[in-house]
Amino acid sequence: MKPNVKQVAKLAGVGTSTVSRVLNNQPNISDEAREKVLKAIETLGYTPNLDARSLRYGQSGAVSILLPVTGIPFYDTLLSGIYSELEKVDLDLAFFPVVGENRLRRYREVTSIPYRADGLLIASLNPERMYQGRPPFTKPIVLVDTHHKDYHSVSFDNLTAGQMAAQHALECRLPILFVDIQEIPGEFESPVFADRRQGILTALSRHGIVPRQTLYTKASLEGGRKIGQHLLQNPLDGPHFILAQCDDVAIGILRHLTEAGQQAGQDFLIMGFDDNQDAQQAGLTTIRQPVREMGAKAAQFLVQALNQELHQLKHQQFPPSLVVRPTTSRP
Amino acid sequence: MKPNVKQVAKLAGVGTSTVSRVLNNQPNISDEAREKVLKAIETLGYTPNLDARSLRYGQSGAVSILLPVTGIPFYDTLLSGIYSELEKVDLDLAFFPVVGENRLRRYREVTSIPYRADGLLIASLNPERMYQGRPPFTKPIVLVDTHHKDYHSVSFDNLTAGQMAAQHALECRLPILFVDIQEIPGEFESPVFADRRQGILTALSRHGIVPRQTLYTKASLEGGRKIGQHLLQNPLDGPHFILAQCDDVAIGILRHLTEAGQQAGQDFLIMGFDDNQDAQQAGLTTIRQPVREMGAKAAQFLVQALNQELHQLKHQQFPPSLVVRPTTSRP
DNA sequence: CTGTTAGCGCCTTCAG
DNA sequence: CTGAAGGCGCTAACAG
Repeated sequence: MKPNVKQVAKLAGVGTSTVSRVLNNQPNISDEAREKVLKAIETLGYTPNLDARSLRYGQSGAVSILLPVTGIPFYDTLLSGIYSELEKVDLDLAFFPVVGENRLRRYREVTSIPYRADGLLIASLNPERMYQGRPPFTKPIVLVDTHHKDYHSVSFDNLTAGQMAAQHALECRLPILFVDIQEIPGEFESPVFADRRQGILTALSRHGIVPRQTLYTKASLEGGRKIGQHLLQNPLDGPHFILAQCDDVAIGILRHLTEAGQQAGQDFLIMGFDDNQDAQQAGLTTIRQPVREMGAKAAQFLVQALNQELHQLKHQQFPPSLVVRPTTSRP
Repeated sequence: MKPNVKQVAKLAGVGTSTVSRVLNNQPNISDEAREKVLKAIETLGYTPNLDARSLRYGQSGAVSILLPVTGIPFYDTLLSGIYSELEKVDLDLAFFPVVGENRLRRYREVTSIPYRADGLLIASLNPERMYQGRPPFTKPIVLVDTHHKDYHSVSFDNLTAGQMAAQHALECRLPILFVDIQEIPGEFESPVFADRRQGILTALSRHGIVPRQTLYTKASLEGGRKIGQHLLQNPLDGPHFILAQCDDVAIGILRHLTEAGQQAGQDFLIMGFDDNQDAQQAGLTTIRQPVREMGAKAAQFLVQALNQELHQLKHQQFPPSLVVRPTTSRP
């Protein structure tokens, strides 16, 4: 079966500790001994047992992250921020997309793999709704892009973001078309859209204003396209300020209307949230949220917690900033 | 620090094996003993050490999967197929998206977390290009949606799929517009598109035909939209058969043209590859590839390999099938 | 039904 | 510079 240090040691004619030293690149080894060990490892095809190593060390050198999906710009950026911090301290990252109900059920058990890690990151998900109570994990946990009073968290101030957007919309003095996100009920949605919505609506109502119209769609480019198509078929009565809940949707609308010959800044104004990569390219006004920094900070918290340096709950919120670009500038 | 079985046992006034029995729901325990143990666990906040358990068992009960991304329909379907088989035998699944070069470098080390698993699944990636040689992993490996002679593999016969598509296009007797995928050079692209392309082109050339025109775009809905927009601006000289490398692109084109008032089956014919969920809804003719089945079969191979039931390399290819729907039917 | 004990494979003192 | 030995936490015999 699978060879172990002892067998390697025997074949090399040395003690197990010598083998171990070679394995871990420790000094104070004669070249001769190293040579023999290396050869023995080679011929046996030896591979260290990582479970034994973790047991011995009392830690695994890995961090788990629970998130909705990978592969979309937001999470790719977030992850790059997280990863940049983690690799500084040589921590590995394992991913656990939370999709179906049965997968989730599995994640509620103590013996589930995410928990063979030294720490846990939960992105965009509501821990209370995921678990009925707390996760079955006694080591450090940090929430990112979501928050809860019982855990360390790093998130955006989406309420203020919503208010800032509404403020900008107000200043443009056009009737407002609010493009909201259709949440799938029963899913583990993050509070992001709810917060933005509330910020927007309360800021507007402070001025005695409500959106002229509200449309719902999915949080994607294609969702935006759908709205764009709808607007082409049901034209608005004159220029509107289109306030979309996220850049993806805004850009979908923008592209669709532009391709149909309409012009942003003239026939309509439009803005989104996030300031993702496409937004910049599209010249889209948006509320910028520093996604990468948020990821990095969350990872920092986790590392600190791992080092016992966090003696009280940390909650950090990144403030949003308004980025005005051509799509809300009148010519 | 973290309590262990011994401490639980002491507090409960029993032996460690009794604790262990309770932990693993084994029979032959008096209710009284179970009661005491449970209470001790509760008060101590005890959680089992999974590394110790894995070491003891000689296996971790988990499988790792290396893939490009999650969150798009193709992988979600593939994963559901994999997961359905894995959960039958109570195996967990850990994900490792392969993105940046530094992450990849880490994956080349023996001590990387993916390898703290009993088996490895590699999806859509070329193992030889990822690793310079073999992965540093001595347990079973199965390739899915990609193939290599040195590993078990489950994939599609994309060459034949391409030929079938070309055949159908030929039968429609219209000039062919081939919408190909723009591959990012240097990335770890799967051989999928290359195989389809080759199948298409060789089948056409057997009839002395080449596409009237070839356009390139990204493999997404939005990539299709881009082509649609291009076609609106540069109209074709009469009806064409639009042959797209995947459903996403085809549907993007279809939606764009339809929304502009054109009609599939009349102004143009169009087909894709994959038969994803949207294809059915869109009435799109396509080459069906049983993605979920492929995932399930790959997982089956892995499970068999784990049970030492695979004594030679297995290579399974799923044959494609043509699904004709309204988008290539003349009225 | 229950407690004691021997490892699983590894790393790290501690002597030499 | 090197080997022997103990122990990380857990479970599965093996005795009682």
